[in-house]
Amino acid sequence: MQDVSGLTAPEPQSLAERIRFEIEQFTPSERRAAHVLLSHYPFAGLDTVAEFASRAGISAPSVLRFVTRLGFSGFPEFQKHLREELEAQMQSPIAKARPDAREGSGRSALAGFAEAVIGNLRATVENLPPAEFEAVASLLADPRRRVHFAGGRFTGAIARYAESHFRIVRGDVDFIESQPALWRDRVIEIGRRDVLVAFDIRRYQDDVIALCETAARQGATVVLVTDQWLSPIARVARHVLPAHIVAPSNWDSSAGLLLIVEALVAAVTSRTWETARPRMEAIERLRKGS
Amino acid sequence: MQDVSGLTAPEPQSLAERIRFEIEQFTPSERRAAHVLLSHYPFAGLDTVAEFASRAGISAPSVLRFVTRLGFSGFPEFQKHLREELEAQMQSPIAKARPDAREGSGRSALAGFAEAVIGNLRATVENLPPAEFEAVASLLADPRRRVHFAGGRFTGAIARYAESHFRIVRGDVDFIESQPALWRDRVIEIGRRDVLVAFDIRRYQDDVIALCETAARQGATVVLVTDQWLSPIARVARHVLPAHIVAPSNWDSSAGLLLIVEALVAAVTSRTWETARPRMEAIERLRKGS
DNA sequence: GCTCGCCTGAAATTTTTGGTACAGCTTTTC
DNA sequence: GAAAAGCTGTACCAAAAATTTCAGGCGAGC
Repeated sequence: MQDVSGLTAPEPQSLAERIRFEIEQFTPSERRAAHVLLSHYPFAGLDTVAEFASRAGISAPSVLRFVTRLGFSGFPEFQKHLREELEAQMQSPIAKARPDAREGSGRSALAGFAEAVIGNLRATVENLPPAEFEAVASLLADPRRRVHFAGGRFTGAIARYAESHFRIVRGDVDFIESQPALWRDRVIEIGRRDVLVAFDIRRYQDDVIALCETAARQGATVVLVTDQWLSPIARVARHVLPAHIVAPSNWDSSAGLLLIVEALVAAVTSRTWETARPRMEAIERLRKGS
Repeated sequence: MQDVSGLTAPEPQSLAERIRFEIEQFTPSERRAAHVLLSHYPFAGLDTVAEFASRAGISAPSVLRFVTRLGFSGFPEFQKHLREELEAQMQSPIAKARPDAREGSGRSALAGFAEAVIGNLRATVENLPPAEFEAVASLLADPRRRVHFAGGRFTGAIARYAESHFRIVRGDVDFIESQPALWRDRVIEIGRRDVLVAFDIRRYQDDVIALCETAARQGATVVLVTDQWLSPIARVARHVLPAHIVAPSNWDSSAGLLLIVEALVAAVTSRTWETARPRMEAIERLRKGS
């Protein structure tokens, strides 16, 4: 318990705890700073030095000395630490409120997984800008547009799912394989009137990104369905629809992407009902005939 | 303008909600800023202008124009608002988890759809026989088995989704096209050690049914993922996993099927972690190499 | 096809903020 | 009671941040 040299601080605890523990060794004005910070933790520290000093009734230099004593190289670093701590803390209640705790059979694993997926769906809807959704629906309901769907390793299946529905609702759609060798010759036909709906979630896939960049360069309207951290495609996309994808698994969940697709299909179907209905009936007749 | 005197907090709509609502009037770069902020709300806005701009892939002036449009006189005022909102939100512990249930704009259509899908997922989990789920997981975790996935018009995409995951987790899997012409020559190789996972929901598809009957006749173990009314395939299937699929749309929702697939992937991955982990790592290395 | 207007980012400018030097004051010690 | 040591605040400076300017560019509309 000697030393105090500070070099072996493992910092497993929050800064607040450390301050409470070390507060006795502080000078009077540092102590006032500490009390103000702790009484309003951590928000009192997120303002400027001057504001903090004023609230604590001390001078700015004293505040600086305070944060220096805590081991930070400067006030900005101190604030950065507070923000990160806060962010981490806000994360946990959500991830923490999940633990099952009842019955330990195989069912609870499934039920827990389902709860997580449901949470994702809620969060997805919550964070989906309605205007963005509407805009994309309008885009896809426009019969003058040609629509292409593309996706990566796993999201490719979601893209196919979208394609198979829109093929019936509106026509003039296709699915683009993500291997560049397979789209190199097709992409040259993509231009201003085309819409490219791309699906890409983390471990963002280079070939899909390249496809979207090429399409955007040629004037196509790119719609991106991605995760909450946004694929780099967002840079060239006209519209972005983010979904939450974290699941208690080694894999991400695509349920949010699927939800977006199905909601779009429903929206476009009802918007274009006048033209979609005869289409669907005709297709149904063909299927029966075969 | 009156009240305020009494009961519950007035809860002035959060900045995040306002952004979602107004996002359509934004310019493209403002939209990017909005997406970055919303996807990391509110922490993405607590750094400096330069940092924010960099994360959003836009320039500092664009960020300034963004906050100006939101009605703030400058970036510091914007940050102050974020901090105050965050602080207020932290006061009420769980109160935040309350999804807003007011207003019935374009959002309600999407929200209503999502609620229906969520209801489906809940119903699916509750009606899924745990023993059946466990049995299927064991089957798919068995490395001596060969696994095939098949589906119909729309469910084919779900089958592909399953295949693309299991291909990485366990290997020795494939996807069978539903057109008989494409599987006639492949089905002769399907025998006792094969597992056929078929997806089929209402408007049950004749060719998928035929495929399953053929496979079953040759001794394969058929696993059926279907809707609550059960595809005719149920008669030849060893295991049946039903999902609820009714949505407020002209189309059925496949979210329940996807949930089952993802839960199975998670279960099999964790069961076979010893062998799956090196596989996944090796595949990852190959991907990086390419 | 051309012009007009809006969006955008590079660079310059201004403002703010964090940081430092130093002198005065308080407290401690002999 | 006087000197030394150590806090603390004022005044100042340097650095960085926010903001404005301006010119290029892209797209809408004629």
